Amino acid sequence: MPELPEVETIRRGLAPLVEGEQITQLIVREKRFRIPIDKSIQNACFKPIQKVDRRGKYLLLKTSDDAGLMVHLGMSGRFYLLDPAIPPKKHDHVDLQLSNGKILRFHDPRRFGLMLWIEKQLDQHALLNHLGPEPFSEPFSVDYFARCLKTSKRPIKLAIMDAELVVGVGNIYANEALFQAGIRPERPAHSLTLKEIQRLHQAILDVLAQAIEQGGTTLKDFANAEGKPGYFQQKLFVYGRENLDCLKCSKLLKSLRMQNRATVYCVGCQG
DNA sequence: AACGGCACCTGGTCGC
DNA sequence: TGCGACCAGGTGCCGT
Repeated sequence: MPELPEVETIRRGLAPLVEGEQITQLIVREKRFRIPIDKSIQNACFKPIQKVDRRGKYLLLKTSDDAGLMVHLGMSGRFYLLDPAIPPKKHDHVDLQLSNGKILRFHDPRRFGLMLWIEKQLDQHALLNHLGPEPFSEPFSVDYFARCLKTSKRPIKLAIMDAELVVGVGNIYANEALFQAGIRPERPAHSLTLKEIQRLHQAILDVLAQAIEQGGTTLKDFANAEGKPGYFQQKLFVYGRENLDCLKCSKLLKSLRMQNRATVYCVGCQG
């Protein structure tokens, strides 16, 4: 389901509702995730959640600077904040009972997600440590971006989707950013000119910022903690529009598959 | 060492 | 209505 804008939307929705609360009971109905849930998750109980943080597409419910729940929504993960006594439905795998009486319910049909209790050095966890810079952080500079691309032969679309280069750019926003920058997705990364690199850098920031502003992209069932959908899908220029007319130049949008992911571009706009 | 391929899952949709 | 094929917003690991 989520790329960075969706996770950030969830984080912003969740923060005011769960910060300061503690988990009074943690019910695990299904523990088979990308990494299985083990008993240590019960250690998350009875400690106030100080902060809801995000690193890449990981959500961090921190009970201290060092410890907390690390959550990933995978492709299909979702949170619901519910009044108690609403019975769980299919794929409602974990309930966090909060001290304010609400239930934070984790739903994930495909179970590509994860929920782990990390006791120490949460920020340095192996799953976070190898991640590249946050797109809106100072280390993700044009200079850094240019250096990364200079030596890489792989297609530019795959480069910008690589979380070791920059976090948060998934399939939707990779397609959109390349369209906005006017660059074909198959171009070898090192073939981009400095001008193109600057345009793409800006396009990544613009696309992500706009998507966050719109509350993310709702394709099937994405919704924030309050159950509201996102609206960025109304601003998609290429993703999901293969064989339709380009909204800018009216040429037919072409599609191909890269790493088995749908890739859509405009032969007119993306020189 | 960088990079492509694949596996991990369930559910929805489409064509027959 | 049923069935199989294929598709879906992610990512870590494996082999080359």
